Amino acid sequence: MAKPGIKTKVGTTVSTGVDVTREALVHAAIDALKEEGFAGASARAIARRAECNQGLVFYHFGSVANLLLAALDEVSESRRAQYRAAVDGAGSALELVDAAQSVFEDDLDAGHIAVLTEMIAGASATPGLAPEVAARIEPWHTFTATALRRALEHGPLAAVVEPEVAAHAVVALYLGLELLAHLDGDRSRALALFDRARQLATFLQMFGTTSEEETQ
Amino acid sequence: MAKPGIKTKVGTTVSTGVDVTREALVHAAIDALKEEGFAGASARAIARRAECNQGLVFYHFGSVANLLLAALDEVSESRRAQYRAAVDGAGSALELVDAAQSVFEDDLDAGHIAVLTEMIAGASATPGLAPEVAARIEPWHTFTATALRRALEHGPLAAVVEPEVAAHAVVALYLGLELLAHLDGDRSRALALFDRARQLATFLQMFGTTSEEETQ
DNA sequence: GTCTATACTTGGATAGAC
DNA sequence: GTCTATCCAAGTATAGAC
Repeated sequence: MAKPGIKTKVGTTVSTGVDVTREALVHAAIDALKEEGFAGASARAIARRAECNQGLVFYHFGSVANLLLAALDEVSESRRAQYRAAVDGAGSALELVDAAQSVFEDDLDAGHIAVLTEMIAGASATPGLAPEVAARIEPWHTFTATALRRALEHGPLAAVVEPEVAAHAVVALYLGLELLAHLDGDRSRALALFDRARQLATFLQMFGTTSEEETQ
Repeated sequence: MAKPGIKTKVGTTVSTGVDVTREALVHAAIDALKEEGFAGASARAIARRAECNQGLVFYHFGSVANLLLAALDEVSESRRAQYRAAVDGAGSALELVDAAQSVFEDDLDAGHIAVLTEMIAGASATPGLAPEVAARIEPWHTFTATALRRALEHGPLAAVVEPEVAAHAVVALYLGLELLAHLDGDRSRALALFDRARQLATFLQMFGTTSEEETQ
């Protein structure tokens, strides 16, 4: 349907593609999900934000649900790029907590995670949407598991904590914290938690490497 | 408006009140939130489930949002009663984890927590709804903090973990786990987590009481 | 307290002109 | 590719009969 074969990407990153309205719709959908929630993210509301006609939603995406999934894709991928950068710069568990808090606050300020939670909650309303949303969460599990594995491999918890299991807890906790903070606008409780995590990381770092010298 | 002064509660718990349709609407709203989500929980959909007329929603509750809040109240209070019973029966941290897993699975089977997450996510769509939902979550924080305080007070973590801060983490984690498990229908990852928590509780129990003999 | 009927609004989706 | 116009379904809410 849309985009009949002509890929417009020239270099590695192109901000001004030819599909101007298509991208405008995606970003309008993101904003609508953030500010009005799944129930408020209608084709008309999104088109109003994108300052274009409502019918273009269906021309470009076929349905509102597809546009919403495209919005989730966009947020999920761009956020993961940022997370990767933040995590790659963290050499220790302590720095990992700092990085986590940094992206947590960025997310909360910009409402990125609201897009995800709205889609998760909204998935119940639209048949067939749930597996699509679930598939887009899966990369976060592997990403988190990798980050945890790196952070824990030389510490005392390596033998106790399975990265895959802990990753699920981290993802769930992160979602829950964003959900609550986004609801009542109070992030102080979440920040107190990051403080505790910092103390825990510092404490655990006192126990040195278990098997070999650290190379970081 | 509704219920002009006549309270029908005779004993402490009465299941067959006079407001039959009112209660039918509340329970239909609960089911609608569980199965169709916030976006699908319309006056018409709820009335269809309650097998009554759509106008009765407005007669009894004034608006759909009010009915949805009544549904949240009902679930929140009845669940808290069950949680309290489960937690009161738990004397040790290990038993507390067992109790938590038990209610977690009950909630997932019945979809109780979906009602809450749908209302949280849906709060963005309806002006003024967010603070109402937030107010109904607050009791869960105090409940969880109390349970944690009791479970930790004689253990080695008492000096390290602040119950209020940890309670927020527990509530957020619980919400996130239910959100994810409800989305993809896979609870195995959450159950693996409870297994780990059980091992941790057993491990911590090896360090005895810190200040005085345990009276349980 | 419950029903029918209705007014009004919004939303999804399509057809056809440009 | 974008717009106007339109159809139809579904939603909120109210009025009035019973």
